[in-house]
Amino acid sequence: MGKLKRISESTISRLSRYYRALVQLDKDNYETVSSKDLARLEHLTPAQVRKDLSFFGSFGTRGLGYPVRELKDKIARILGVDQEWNVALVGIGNIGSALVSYKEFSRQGFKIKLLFDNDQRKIGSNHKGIVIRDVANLTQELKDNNIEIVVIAVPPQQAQTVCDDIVKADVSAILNFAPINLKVPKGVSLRNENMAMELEHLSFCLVNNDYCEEG
Amino acid sequence: MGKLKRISESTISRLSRYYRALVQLDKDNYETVSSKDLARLEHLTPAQVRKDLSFFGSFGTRGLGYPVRELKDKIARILGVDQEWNVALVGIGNIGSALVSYKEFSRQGFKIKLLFDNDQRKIGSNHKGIVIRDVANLTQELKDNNIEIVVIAVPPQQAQTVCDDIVKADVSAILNFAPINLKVPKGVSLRNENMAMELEHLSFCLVNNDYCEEG
DNA sequence: CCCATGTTGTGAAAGCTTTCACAACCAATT
DNA sequence: AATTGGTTGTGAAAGCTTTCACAACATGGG
Repeated sequence: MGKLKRISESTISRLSRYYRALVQLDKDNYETVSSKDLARLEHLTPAQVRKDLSFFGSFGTRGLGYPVRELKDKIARILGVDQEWNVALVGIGNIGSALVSYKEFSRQGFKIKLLFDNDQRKIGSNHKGIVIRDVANLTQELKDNNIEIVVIAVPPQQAQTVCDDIVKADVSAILNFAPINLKVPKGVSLRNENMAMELEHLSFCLVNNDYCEEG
Repeated sequence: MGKLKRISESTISRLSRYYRALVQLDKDNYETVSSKDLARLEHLTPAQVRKDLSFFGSFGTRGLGYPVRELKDKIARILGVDQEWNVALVGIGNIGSALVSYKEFSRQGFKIKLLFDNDQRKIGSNHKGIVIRDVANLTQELKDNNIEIVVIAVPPQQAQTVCDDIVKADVSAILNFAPINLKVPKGVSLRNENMAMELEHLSFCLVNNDYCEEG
């Protein structure tokens, strides 16, 4: 039984990976999977797989492994991807537009319900079937539409203001694409998707071969 | 003096953050900055800032702090953002197109030189001034054009094949947007930008308030 | 020159994550 | 029923990262 313990960021990320692997295994009609197999699929160690899963319960059978379908469903439940989430997207620029069309999101139950921008030329117009609203009314509209997750895809200068408005609407899950460190109060979950940072990481590895992990 | 020690992923990521803060401080005409100030700007601890920097040398002066301009330049050097990098982008779909227009990249010295796709309707056409090439010739063209970093933005089914072709061209830095775990040989640096995974992390936090960090 | 104030650089301690190792268990076979 | 081969769940060990704490140094003022 999962004791009341904090789960580490890395464990949660790996859960996503197990989930993806299990969805595939289920499609391929596998009945059971061992920690060894699951580890090989995701380039991890069997011990890590078992330890990760053990935080949430005992899902396997000694000698046999884990039942694929059942484990998949259990992890879906833990990750919250067995339900739909109402998502809003702020900033319909290059990246914002791309995200609206990104199939992976809605396939996983993340439904983009509202779009916002501050450009008068865009406001009121239709983007892939969704009307673009004025970011000036962000807080109120998020509340009115029961939005649970907001994606920020605005320029860095405006990101903190937008973020504050989101927090005011009692939304407690934010995915931020702006290359800036947002400040959020305790209780709000913030994830950052910072492409410039990832490229810098790569250029670091190119320059510092010897010091770089996986170098 | 930086001893021959592996630098952790997190230290490298924080270097990017220090760099961003220092660029801003320099713009605002600050001469020096203390680890305390830098820490406050990036929501970290002063000790962490000092420890991170100490891996690469002694850049500060006791009693005074760090010289902003100088430290910024030193970190730029360490991160490899004091030079230009030749980047190729594979997959000109929603996300790929957005990345071509993403200003932050070229501002930081990452120059997108080549575009690739497998769609005959796109191949040969011009996208933002760059001709789209046939992914069938990927390996050869990467070699011919001295590409140092490749961004993968193709559907997950094709990602590993594309990745293998990249590796064949002796490119050792890959940024992957496909929601799949790519296998690369030792010596190749791979960073993943997995948006579905970040959303799943957020939904985990929404469902498991108590277990989630920053919950 | 000496003292008060401020800040770095770093060894050591604390805390966290991963790996190890093995008892406990399951199934199949004889 | 006993043996063999396989796999989980988990406490303990190892390894890694962050925080602490303080000597070493810089500056400014008396």
